[in-house]
Amino acid sequence: MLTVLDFLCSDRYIRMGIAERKQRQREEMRAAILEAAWKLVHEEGWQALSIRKIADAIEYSVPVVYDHFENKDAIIAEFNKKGFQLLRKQLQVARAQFTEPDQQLEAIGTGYWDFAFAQKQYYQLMFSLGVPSCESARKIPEVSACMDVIQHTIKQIIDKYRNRYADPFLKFHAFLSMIHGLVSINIIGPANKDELNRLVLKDLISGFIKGCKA
Amino acid sequence: MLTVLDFLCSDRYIRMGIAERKQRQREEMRAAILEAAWKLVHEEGWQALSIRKIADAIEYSVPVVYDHFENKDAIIAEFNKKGFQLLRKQLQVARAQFTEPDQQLEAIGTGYWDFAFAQKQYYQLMFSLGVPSCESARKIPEVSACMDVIQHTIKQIIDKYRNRYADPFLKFHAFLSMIHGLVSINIIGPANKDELNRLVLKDLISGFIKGCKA
DNA sequence: TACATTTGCTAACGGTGTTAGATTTTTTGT
DNA sequence: ACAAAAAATCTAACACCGTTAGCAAATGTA
Repeated sequence: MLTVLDFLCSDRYIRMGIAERKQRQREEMRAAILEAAWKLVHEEGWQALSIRKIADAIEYSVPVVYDHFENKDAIIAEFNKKGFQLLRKQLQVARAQFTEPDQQLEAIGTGYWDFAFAQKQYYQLMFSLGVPSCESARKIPEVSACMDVIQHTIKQIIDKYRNRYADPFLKFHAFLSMIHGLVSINIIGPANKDELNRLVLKDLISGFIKGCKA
Repeated sequence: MLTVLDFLCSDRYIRMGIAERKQRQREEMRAAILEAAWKLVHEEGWQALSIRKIADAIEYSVPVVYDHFENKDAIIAEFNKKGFQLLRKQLQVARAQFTEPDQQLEAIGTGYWDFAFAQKQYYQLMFSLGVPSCESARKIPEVSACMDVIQHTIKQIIDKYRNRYADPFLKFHAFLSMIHGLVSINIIGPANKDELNRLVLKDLISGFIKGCKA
């Protein structure tokens, strides 16, 4: 007759506990690496991020970092994913404020703008290397999911106004270009021109929505 | 009585010749450095450019490069300047095809687009770090002169249609954002979607011009 | 306790930008 | 023509970087 107590005393259970602790410790180490990396990026920028500094920060030797990430790019990719998750969340919140797709798109535009400046480090990473509308980037689920929020809203506008000549994908492309361009031109240097550029943003978005209608 | 021959035989003249040759050699070396650097960038991309490889290519030791350029950034800045000179030329040629500012701006837009893809290496450099509408970049005369071509044309459109509510600088900003955004989203990866994106470009520009009118 | 496994470290390889100091070449003044 | 001054050039180093092979120590298993 096997009781629960028997099981709890068994080697098998003890080994499970060890395995679980090890698993937990692995995850903690991974988290510590990411945390240290993020701190470095926040303090000194992406360009200053190095494996050696991460190792220093977590008080372990360099190869330990390589036990948790294949290479430096893998660490960066992790932040890339996280960045798109955050952006997606913000865009969805913005979108949910309204029911009409026109208003939703405007909210998405300003949400995107706000994210770019509130999370400069993330944005720089997300849009510096590859820009997320090309095929290669779309293979990353987090990127795709985020972009779908925008693309879907644009499609709704086009459908709403029954504009048969507007191609949803091309319009999506154009929208992303507009906003990204505006952000990328303003994200360097002090953000004191914020007020002026919000005007440009509104102007561009309203112009874009007009273009979707007719 | 001093003759020309006397002067040609004088120490002073000989020394002048030496100084001139040295000057010429300096310039040749500088040119060789830039040429070698450009070849490297063209073959392996900006990320692969290194002082050591340049030194190898010109068959001199590393510090020689530092005799002609303060550091690596100075070399890159040189290409930045040259890039904006080239872009300016191309935009001016495009502009000169028409007399009406509307048409001129459209030509500028496609000229900009063509430049970005024909001179990928230059464009990547010019718009990767700082984007040229912020103050710091505008301090470089070549950048400023190039942007002025665009800014001036937009101002002409606004003047032409007597639109008192359109701010020329903001519109310029918006235009640059649009075009740069569209380019930056397409410049990575194979350029097979060229046809589609020319449509987006035309669409964005015509929408923009409309926005300048009313 | 003896063995096996996991974990972490040292030390290296080849690369980068940059520079101090020695060396060789060229120019100058006698 | 020859020694001194100046210019050009190189060697070798410093302090970083990403990455990895191989060894030592801690830990788990029997």
